[in-house]
Amino acid sequence: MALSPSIHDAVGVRLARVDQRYTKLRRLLVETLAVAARPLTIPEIVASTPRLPQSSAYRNVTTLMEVGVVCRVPGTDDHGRYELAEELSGHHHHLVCTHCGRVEDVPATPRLELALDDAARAVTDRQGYQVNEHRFDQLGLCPDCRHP
Amino acid sequence: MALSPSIHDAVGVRLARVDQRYTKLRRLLVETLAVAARPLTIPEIVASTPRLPQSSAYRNVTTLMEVGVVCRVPGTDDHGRYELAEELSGHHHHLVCTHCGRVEDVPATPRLELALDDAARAVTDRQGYQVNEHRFDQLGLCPDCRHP
DNA sequence: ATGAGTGCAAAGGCTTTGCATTAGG
DNA sequence: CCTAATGCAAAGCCTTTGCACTCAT
Repeated sequence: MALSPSIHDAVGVRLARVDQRYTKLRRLLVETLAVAARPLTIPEIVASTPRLPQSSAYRNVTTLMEVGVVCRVPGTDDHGRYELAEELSGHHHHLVCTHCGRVEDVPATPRLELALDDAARAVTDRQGYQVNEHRFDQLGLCPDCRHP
Repeated sequence: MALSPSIHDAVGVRLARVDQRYTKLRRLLVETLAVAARPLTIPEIVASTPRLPQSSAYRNVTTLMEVGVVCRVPGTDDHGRYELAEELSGHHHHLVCTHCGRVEDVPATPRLELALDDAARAVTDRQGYQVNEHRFDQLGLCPDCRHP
């Protein structure tokens, strides 16, 4: 499960900025998220990261969110799902299975991004919001749930 | 706060289908959501609906979700937010304030919808998902949080 | 009349926190 | 060395549930 060292470097720098350390557990957590390439719940993170206590998982996910390395992804239930920030993993959208709750990444396309940017501009003009990012999720049934 | 009776009719029909009753509390809840015209948290619903106990709010929101009258909207935190289903309120997208968590409705535009439909088709073809609906949320700062 | 809905309070489950210990820089 | 991070267990908080009572049809 080799992982581009540039990711670790970037994480280390962001943590150092606020006097936080890039410890072994934090590395493991980042590896887990990078390898998964899809948003994971805390139980999933704990299950796929050996010797990571639940409380450390919660605390480190929070810490990594604060430095912009990890972000929370909404599913259909209210379980938090987490993935590497788009700055590290690249911009993408999500496929959410409404039956089993699983969330998959899907790459963004230029044509779509242009349309979404237009929408952002319209909203800024009309409602006074300052739009900084967007989420585009497609909800439906994953292959497994389509063919049970 | 008059509300189009057609909404109540539609809700009544859907509840009757599964032998459930359109009680006074359920009417109040639907009124609250209709008037708000934005997704509300349970505490917000309770606060703006006189004599609605918290447990009834949770139970009725659940019931109304089961009959497709209400749906859950993801924000940035893990608090559930609820609004009338799009079938009753019309298709729209969301503006989420990343600072205060407030969620606003914003109408969908035809041009954007076309682009989103294209994206859905691509995903169905490539990843075998059956896409049934989408969510498009724009995240940023609401006017209040921009000018504190 | 009869089953669904209500309301209170208690139970549940995920998440956060306190505190003593360990380890990173 | 000195502060941050860890790990366990206890506390919190939102949400769900049990049970007796009330209401809608």
